[in-house]
Amino acid sequence: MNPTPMPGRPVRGSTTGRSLMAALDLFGRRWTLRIIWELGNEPLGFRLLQRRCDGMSSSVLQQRLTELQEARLAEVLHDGNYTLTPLGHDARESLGPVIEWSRLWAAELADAPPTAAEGGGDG
Amino acid sequence: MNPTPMPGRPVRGSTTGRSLMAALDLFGRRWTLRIIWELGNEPLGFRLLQRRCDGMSSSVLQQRLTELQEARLAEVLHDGNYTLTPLGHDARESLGPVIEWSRLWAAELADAPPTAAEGGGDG
DNA sequence: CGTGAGTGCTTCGGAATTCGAAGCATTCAT
DNA sequence: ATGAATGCTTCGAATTCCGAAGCACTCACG
Repeated sequence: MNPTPMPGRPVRGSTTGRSLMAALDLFGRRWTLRIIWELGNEPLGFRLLQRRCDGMSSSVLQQRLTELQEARLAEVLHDGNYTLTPLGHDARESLGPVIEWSRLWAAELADAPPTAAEGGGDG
Repeated sequence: MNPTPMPGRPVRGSTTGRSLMAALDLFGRRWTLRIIWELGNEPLGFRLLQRRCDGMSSSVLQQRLTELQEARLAEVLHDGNYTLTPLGHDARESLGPVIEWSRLWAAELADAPPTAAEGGGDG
């Protein structure tokens, strides 16, 4: 398995923009974005969090939770629940505009539905 | 292969939350975030875009490009280059805060480097 | 015209990731 | 003790990703 993406791991010569690439890599793993989002609403236990994430695979959830802890975005509470660290909350807040955009996206596609040629499957 | 995530058949009256999950799913695919980012800087041809993305697999790039077009985030210019649609640019702009956050992330980890117990691999 | 280099894109076998059912050790209420 | 939760692991199978190779095409050069 690949290591958790970290802003450090300086590429020799220039760390420029590297932290962004690391973030894009971390977030670009299945379920990561979703977990941060769900955890931002409230602290959640393993199994409940799993349910909130459409019943995602427990093995992958465990994997992601470990990565998120390594990256200092998540941590375990005294009661055993998972929660976001202050840094994690910042990350989730940075996702705010993405959320707003998704509404725009939905509206846009409603105005101009995909053509048959573009696929997108039917329903 | 899974279909391109779409905010979904905007059921009249309630597009509730669904569009967010679709967005989180679309963005949570390897390279998608990165491609949007790179394409936001300037229109790029297939092979050049591939190089900008650390030489990612051409087959996956083609896959992502198709998804992005279906989702109306990207399109092909007359000269054949790929570019972001206005909607795609909005998406990329919504990523702005994430970029800022990644700097904070890097700074934070620099102050409190991961312990051996937290793994994170070696460097 | 032929040659070489670059392009967008596809194919396909192997590697890596994800899935998901099953199970284990605990805890808590009955 | 029993039943129902919980956090977390294991492991074989399905899916996704990788990446070298190749095809059809364009363009500059001669």
